[in-house]
Amino acid sequence: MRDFKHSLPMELMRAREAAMARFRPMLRDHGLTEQQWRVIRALVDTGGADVGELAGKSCLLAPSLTRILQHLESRSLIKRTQNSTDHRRAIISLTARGRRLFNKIGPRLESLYRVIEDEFGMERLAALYTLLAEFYETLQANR
Amino acid sequence: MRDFKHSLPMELMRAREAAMARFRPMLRDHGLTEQQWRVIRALVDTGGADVGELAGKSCLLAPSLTRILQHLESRSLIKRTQNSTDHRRAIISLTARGRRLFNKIGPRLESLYRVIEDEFGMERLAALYTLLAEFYETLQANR
DNA sequence: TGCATTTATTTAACATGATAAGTATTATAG
DNA sequence: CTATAATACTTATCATGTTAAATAAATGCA
Repeated sequence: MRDFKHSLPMELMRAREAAMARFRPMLRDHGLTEQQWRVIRALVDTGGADVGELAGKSCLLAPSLTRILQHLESRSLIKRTQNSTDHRRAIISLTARGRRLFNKIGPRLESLYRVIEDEFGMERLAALYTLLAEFYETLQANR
Repeated sequence: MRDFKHSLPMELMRAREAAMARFRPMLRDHGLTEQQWRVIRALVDTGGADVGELAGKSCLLAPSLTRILQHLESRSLIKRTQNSTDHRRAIISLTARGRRLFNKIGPRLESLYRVIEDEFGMERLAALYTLLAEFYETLQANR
């Protein structure tokens, strides 16, 4: 059998964890988990979206997202607006407070990311991105 | 700011999830989570190890591993043996039942893995492995 | 030897991951 | 129109992720 160490899901996980270890402390300093941050960032990107769209953009399962949105709402970082044409969907968007938090944290995470770029090199990083995207597409295509 | 879609941790997670989606149903059919499987596989590889070593090999945090071991022990898939020289460490190993389960599941997962190899190609897969390992080493080195 | 420190593991507490089931709203066939 | 199916979330449940604190055994040193 293939060596345990060469399990692809494990390698992907280890790489991800190595990266997240750089980012997580700063998020934690601001009382955010990485998942909560992904939601905030998705909301900045879209300028507001329903729960389904948000789940896709932030790579979260619907049940997790439900809990996260309840949490973020209780902290007044997001708000819900009823969609007038479809009452099943509520449009989620950032509050002013949520935007301020994003503006404070975003640049700091960016600079941490640039450190990684410098350490690993832009070219190899780009190659990694490409392979990952291709891998994902390949596996999705043959579902 | 960098496009949200090109967040490396997200890409790593999506790629991993695409792969795990292929494996998880079969594990579930046998009543195992992916993490429980990782522990079983690490035990086959090592032939028995203490909790610390197991945590490293299976990429699990100690608290998660503690719970998983309790679970696997209650199902009689693993057993604990006291280390005579250091009573803090217990040596974990598979029971006969645990080995049987591994022998049943292992080959099936291997064949699922080979499907991925065929779809994505051995060369690109090898390139991906290399980049992931290098990425991990780079980030660990500069901690 | 005796005690502070370190090491190995477990508990605790809160958040998310994963699957199934429930609820409300909208679309659709008849 | 209306019963039915599909859609969009939400709840529920159990397992794991993450951090901090607790526990217990082994080490180091005065």
